[in-house]
Amino acid sequence: MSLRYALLGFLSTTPASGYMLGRKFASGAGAMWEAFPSQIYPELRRLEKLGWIEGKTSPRDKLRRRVYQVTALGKRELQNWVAGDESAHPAERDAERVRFLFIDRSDIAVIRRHLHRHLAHYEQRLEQWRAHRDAIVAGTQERMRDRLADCPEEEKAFVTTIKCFAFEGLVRHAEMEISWAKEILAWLDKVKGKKNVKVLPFKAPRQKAPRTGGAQKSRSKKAR
Amino acid sequence: MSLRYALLGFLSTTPASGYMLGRKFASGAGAMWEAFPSQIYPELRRLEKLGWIEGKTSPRDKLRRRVYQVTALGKRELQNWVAGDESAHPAERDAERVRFLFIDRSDIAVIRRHLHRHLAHYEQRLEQWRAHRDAIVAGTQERMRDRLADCPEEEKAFVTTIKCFAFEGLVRHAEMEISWAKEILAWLDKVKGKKNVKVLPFKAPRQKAPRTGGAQKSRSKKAR
DNA sequence: TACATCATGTAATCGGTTACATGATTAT
DNA sequence: ATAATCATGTAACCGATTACATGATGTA
Repeated sequence: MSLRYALLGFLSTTPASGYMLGRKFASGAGAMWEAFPSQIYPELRRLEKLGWIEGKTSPRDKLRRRVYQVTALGKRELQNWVAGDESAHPAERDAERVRFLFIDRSDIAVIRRHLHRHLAHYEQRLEQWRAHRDAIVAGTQERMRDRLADCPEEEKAFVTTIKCFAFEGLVRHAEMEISWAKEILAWLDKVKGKKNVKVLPFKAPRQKAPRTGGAQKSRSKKAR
Repeated sequence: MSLRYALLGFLSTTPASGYMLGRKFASGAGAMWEAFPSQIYPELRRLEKLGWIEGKTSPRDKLRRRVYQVTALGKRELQNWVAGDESAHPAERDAERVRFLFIDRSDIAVIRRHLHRHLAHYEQRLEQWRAHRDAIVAGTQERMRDRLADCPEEEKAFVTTIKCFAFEGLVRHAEMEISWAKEILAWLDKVKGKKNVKVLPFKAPRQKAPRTGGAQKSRSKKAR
């Protein structure tokens, strides 16, 4: 159900066609949600049937583009969703991390390649997200200008800051992944291609509570 | 296809039944991948048909538990996946972040509630992931002991460190989300319930990319 | 006895992906 | 003329979620 609200949210500041939404979603202002055209077009039709958005095709337009706008009802529904209490946190499902968890049996060269790909991936995203955040601060982002157009003068700084913080979260995530990968690569450099390691980057934590990692049973005696 | 390898990876150190995998996946050693029983059981059967795992039901077991072990073929397939070049980074699809992006029209009380839920969510995960990491360092995690059992003495430190780093990534992500939310809450405190804001946490970035070849623009005065 | 938990499944459904179809416009 | 891009879709499929079914074991 989140694609629905991602589309609605996008359209709430800037009317757009399905094609434009697809483009922007792929790499643009909607860098938080990716979707394929085959999912976007039917969803827009459903949204229109619900009366949350309204599409218009200009009869003179030979490309029969359908440009959608959010209705008053749609705006209310978006605000209800945004303000809702149900957490939208998705289930933990991090395939790359799982891969890394089981990479210890691979050659160090394989581990290094994995980390370099990880780096490349997040460096690209960092650049993209940072550009968005900076454009919002600088006031050069088009959608942000649309948003501020119908906004009381005294609230403009507030709205801009909230939008910045949204992208700031993504920026920090990318930065974290990059420093994580770099740290491991630096550690692997010290190890010099051998798994016979003495240099340990982790020290045993001081236990403050006898809280174990797996079961609540302490290791006093194994069952059976 | 990742559930397949998550299951395979888990079973590669510790034989387990479908039920146990479901439990561990929900909140345990497999805190990186969540799955429902209705997905786990059929996948295990498929894996068995492929010959990657082998299940045994003890005839004396009235609960007819089916305990699976990874075969030699399964271990090879797992290593092939782990070492694979295709990036398993999922499409960007962060519903909570999208929500925050469109929260600027809501009351500040609503924004605060949203951030408090965000905090609660990641504080819980942080505790869970930190416990795992610490248990691995301390050598008290059961699955880690299984992994180290058939491991040459001189490689134990290496393997332990890799596993730690895997959970360290999750720990840092949770820490980032927590400090992100706290920062925004602190900013909202300064604002004191009004959207008429003067306190700006972001300053306009120095432009480096669009170098127009003239004088450097010093601070643009407040975004529009 | 009744209820919670252990343990394994099936069926319907939903969201997301891949593949394919169709036609118009713009650039080479 | 050809290719690339604009623009909107349909169909088949796959992975994940919800709901439901079944029976055994352990505990109040």
